[in-house]
Parts: sequence; C-alpha cells; structure tokens
Amino acid sequence: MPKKVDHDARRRELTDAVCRLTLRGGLGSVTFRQVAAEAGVSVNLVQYYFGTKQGLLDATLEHVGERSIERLMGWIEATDGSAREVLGAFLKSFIPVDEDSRVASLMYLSIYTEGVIAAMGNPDSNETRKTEVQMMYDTVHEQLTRGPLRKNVDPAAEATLLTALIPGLGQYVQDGTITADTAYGTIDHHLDRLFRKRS
Amino acid sequence: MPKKVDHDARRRELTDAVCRLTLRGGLGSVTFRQVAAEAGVSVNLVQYYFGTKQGLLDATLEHVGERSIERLMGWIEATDGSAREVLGAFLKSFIPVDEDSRVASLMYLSIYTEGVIAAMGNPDSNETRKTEVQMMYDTVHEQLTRGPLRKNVDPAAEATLLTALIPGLGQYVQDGTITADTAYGTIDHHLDRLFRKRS
DNA sequence: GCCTTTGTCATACAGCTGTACTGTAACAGA
DNA sequence: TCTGTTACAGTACAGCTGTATGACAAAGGC
Repeated sequence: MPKKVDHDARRRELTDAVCRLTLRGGLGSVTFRQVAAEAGVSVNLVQYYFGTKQGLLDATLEHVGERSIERLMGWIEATDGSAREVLGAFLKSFIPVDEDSRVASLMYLSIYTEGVIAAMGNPDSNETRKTEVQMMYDTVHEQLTRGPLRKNVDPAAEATLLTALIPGLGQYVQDGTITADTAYGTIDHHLDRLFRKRS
Repeated sequence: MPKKVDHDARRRELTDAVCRLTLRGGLGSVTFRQVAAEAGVSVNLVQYYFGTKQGLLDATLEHVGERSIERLMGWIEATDGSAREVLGAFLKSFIPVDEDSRVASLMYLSIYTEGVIAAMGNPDSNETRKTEVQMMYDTVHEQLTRGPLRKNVDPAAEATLLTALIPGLGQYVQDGTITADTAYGTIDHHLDRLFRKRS
C-alpha cells in the first residue's frame, strides 16, 4: 500500500475544520467547499474520507464526544469520589467554559438539535438521541442512589429534573444569558438541596 | 382600492402552512415553493406578503407566539390567582400537550434555536432572544417573590433554575423521552419544594 | 367607461448545494 | 522496472434555493 497516511489524523483535521466553521458562522456555513477551503484541501478529499455529508457531521460529533468524555474523566478523577462530587463534576462538564467545551456544547446543540428537529415528524430513527439522553439520566440516577440523600428525595424524580436542567443551563451560558459561575452556582445549590451534608 | 382581501387572514394561512410543513418534515423542508404548494398558491404570493424568507419565519414565530399567549391567559384565569398556581400554569404552558402547543413548541425550538446557532459566532443582534429569556425569567421571579416561600429559598436563584429547566422539559416531552404528565409532575414537585403550603 | 391600484400567477436567473466522474502523482510489492 | 493501489485534485452535473421580473385579471374611484 502506497503513501502511508494517518487516516485518523486526517479525519480529525477535517472535523476540526467543521468545528471552527460552526463556531464562526453556524452550522449553515458548513458545506463541503467551505470545509475543504478551511482545511486547505480539495473538495473531493472530504468526500474521500467521509463519503457523504451526514458522514462528515456524524464523525465530527463523534470526535467531539470523545474529547468531551476524556475531559470528563479528568474532572471526575479530581474529585474525592463521593456521589455528590462525582455528580457535580459530571453535570458541570456540560457547561461550556473554555474553547474546547464551548465547541463541544455548540456542536451538540447544532448537529444534535438539527437532527432532532428533522426527525421530529416521523417517529422512526431518533434512536441514538434517546439513548444519549437515557445515558445521561442513568448516570445521574446512579449517582443519586449512592447518596447520602436528604429525607423525601426521590432519585428518579430528581434525575429527570437534572437531566432536563443541564442542557438549558449550558445553552444560556453559551449565548451569554448567564455566566458559567452562575450555572455552577445553580448546580451546586440544587445538589446541596438533594444531598445530606457529610460531617 | 380593488379586490379587498383580508391581509391578516391571508398571512395566517401561509404561516399555518409553514407550521404544518415544519411539523411534518422539519424546518429544512420549509421553502418558498413548499409553502406555496402547501397553501395552494403561487410562489410569488408568499413573497408578496412577506417579501423575504426571514420575514416569513419571523411572522410565523409571531403568530405562534400570539396564540401561545392567548392559551396561557386562559390557563391563568382558571387558577385561584395565587403565586404558586399562576407560576405553575405559566411553566406548564411551555409543555407541549395538544396539537397547538406541540406546534408552538416545535416552531420555537426550530426557528429560535436556528437563529441562536446562526448568531453564535458574532455577538451582535441576538437581542430579541435575550429579551425573551429575560421576560421568562422576570415573570418567574415576580411570581416567586409573591410567595409564600419556604425558608432559605432565594427567588433569584430559583428563577434561574426554572428558566433553564422548562425548555429542557418541553423538549423531552416533544421527542417522547418523557410524558407530559412526568413533566407536570416534575414542575409540581419542584414548586412544592419552593412554596409553603397554605392552610 | 376608463384607469390606476391590487392581488395573483408564471417564469427566469444567478448562486449554491451535495455528489459523481475523470485524471494523476506517488509509493509498495512483484 | 513494472504494476496496481492509494491519496489526492479538478471539474462537471443535476437539483434546489431565494429572489426579481413581467404579465394579467379584477375591482373601486373618477
């Protein structure tokens, strides 16, 4: 096989270009030609590596997701391992604070939401999204059950609330309605309401 | 002046067509030609009444918003006027339950979010969105201050949480992740946590 | 009765889109 | 050294988009 090229690296270069474009001009400005120009390659190269446009967007989301998970792992390792701390780190990881998490948040809000909107009329597919939300719910629920919770706190009900709350907080931080600190404060404040303080 | 035509009615026919199309195939399927076909008129008529496409979308959002407000007013009048009940009605009005509110929720999620995404790189404009969110926050905050609240409940912090929570709940109901009853339950449960029960 | 305005249609246009096709330089294995 | 595969570029194509232009029927004011 001739001309050994690191495919993964090349693909990442291109999906990075997608991220930069989205960050600048929104998803609407992400076209094959724009991506090619941004990455300094030919249009066909983008096709060559991703085939279709949906393939490009899917790969972008995947790459962004991978980096988000890596970031999250780092955060969790920095905690004391208690349910309260781990859950806090998990929830806060969805709040865009630096360039990386801003990109992640934006890409998810863009591609993801677009997919949801497009697949809204017909109830087929839309599966991946549900499982993603379900995973978030499950994670939150799992940490909540680890406790220690205050009296009359229902893990299932609170997991639903938190799972619905976090994307909204992230979005408001993203568009500058509130600051990241306010979002953090909201999360901490609510977690204080759920968890018993340990002595 | 010849050929008297009810402009408002005509415009509403066209924006209704936009809603139906969005409900079926997402915002991506809303084009001048599709709208014209759906409404059974010529392409140019859509231009004639709205000029540009942005004008069409803006008018659609406006019409949807008007009907949402009417619906909300009805709900509020059905309450006992207490802060707890009024706030509950206000928050629940954002949860899509019937065809009307489903359309409202979807149109906002679509047009609105798209606008936010598009205007994300450049921090200009984006004003209208902020004021909308601000209005929601203000309304929630106003009702919270009416009380009676439990001890140690901060209206500002809780208004932030609720304002971020509601869109997420609405979206999950929209895509079938949770039921409307679950969303209602989440809202009621949380309001119970904030308000003192009156005897 | 005529004329101007208004509502409506049909069609044209330039631009952009995703995708397909053709060509070609470089390198690996024979 | 030859050959087949790989990584890329250039360009063509069909389709769709929003928008502009031109024509035409109808109806009220003079």
